[in-house]
Amino acid sequence: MKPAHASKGAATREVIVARALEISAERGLDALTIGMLAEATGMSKSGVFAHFGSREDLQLAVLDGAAREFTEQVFVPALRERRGLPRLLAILERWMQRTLADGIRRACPIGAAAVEFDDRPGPVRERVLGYVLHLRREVARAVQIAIEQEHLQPGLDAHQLAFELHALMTAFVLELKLFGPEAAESRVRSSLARILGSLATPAAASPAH
Amino acid sequence: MKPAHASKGAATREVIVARALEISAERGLDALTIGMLAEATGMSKSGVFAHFGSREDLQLAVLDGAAREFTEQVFVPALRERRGLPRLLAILERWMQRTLADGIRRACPIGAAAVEFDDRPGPVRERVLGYVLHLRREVARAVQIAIEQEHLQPGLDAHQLAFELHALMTAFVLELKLFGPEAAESRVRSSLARILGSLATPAAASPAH
DNA sequence: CGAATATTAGCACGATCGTTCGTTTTAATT
DNA sequence: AATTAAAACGAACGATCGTGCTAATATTCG
Repeated sequence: MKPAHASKGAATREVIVARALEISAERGLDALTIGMLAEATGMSKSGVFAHFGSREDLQLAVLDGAAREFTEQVFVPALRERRGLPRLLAILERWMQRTLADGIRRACPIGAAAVEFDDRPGPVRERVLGYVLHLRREVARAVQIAIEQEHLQPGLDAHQLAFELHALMTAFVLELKLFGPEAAESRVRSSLARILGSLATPAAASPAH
Repeated sequence: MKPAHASKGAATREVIVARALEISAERGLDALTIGMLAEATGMSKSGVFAHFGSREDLQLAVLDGAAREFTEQVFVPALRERRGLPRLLAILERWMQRTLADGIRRACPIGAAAVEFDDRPGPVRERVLGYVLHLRREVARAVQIAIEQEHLQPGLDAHQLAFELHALMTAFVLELKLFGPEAAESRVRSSLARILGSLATPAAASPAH
């Protein structure tokens, strides 16, 4: 029954989504238009459109792709680090490097979409908020593990610290545009050192390399 | 030379800008279209358009209005507080209340515009970044005064703390959409208490009312 | 009050948007 | 190689955008 011969279609769809990710990372999710996407891939407008039943489905596909990319580039590699503070630091470090990558551009599309769609009800908004929530929970989980490993102080509220770290990484994007990469990186590292330094247990020596 | 009889024109222009402020606060600066602005004010599209030579000039006028409103609602009243930590706390408190006002909506249009236009060169982007920079400097100045008044620790980097406070208030907006006003306010107050509490001089008793 | 001028409406333009539809080309199956 | 299904194209649609241009209306000044 399943016509297992759906090869070419899925392949070009991946190409389209990949290109769409680059565009929406630079210019935002609703600046991403089907026309420019067609031109960027060398296809016709209707050819691109056919792969997604609607513009909204395209936006959802881009969000899914962005979340997958973020997980692969940040969370998965961090899993190779030791449980606790090292893993948490690895997450933050890779998050920062990802934001820095490719010059000034390449902000997190999901973070940008969260601002763009926060007042526009619909499936896009809900999926964006869902992914932001997921990200927050993952960070909180890493913090919780660091507490259990006695790398961070026992009484600590994991979600509160996750909130502050998330705020810091979000502010990093704006700081990049305002003051450039060096100043922004320096600011974030200072804050990170102060926050985590004041919350670490005396046992955990954390020389933020 | 100056035909000092420009009364009606300036008046309706103010009305238009005021209405434009509400719309762009809810939906963003480039969702603000001349057509919807005409409908919202009961005028014709070209009637609205005539007051601004171009859409770009309209956007600049909205930015100026937003900055003026923010100054009037946050900085000016805070000047009535005593120099130092009380004034800094007043700024943050009024900033928070302003963000909370009018239900969930009414995010700072400038903060939203900073994300929308950060990759689009032009006069709008430059003015947005200018206002963000101004805001940051004002906060840093308040911090500096608090240091000089010996309310905050002497060695402190005023701009670094201003960065963290700005990050916190920016994160507050997203937290509002994600978790609602009560949770968001609680999160921000916790962070504020921890940050300022750890940086205050022992002399300054700061019961965050 | 009448004349001058500032303000608004009405209409049309080119461009671009998402979307639909029929056709043609390309790929997979028999 | 012939048949069938998937994939891409090309043209057109209605809508909406910003922006001119001209005529009608308010408002102000002499």
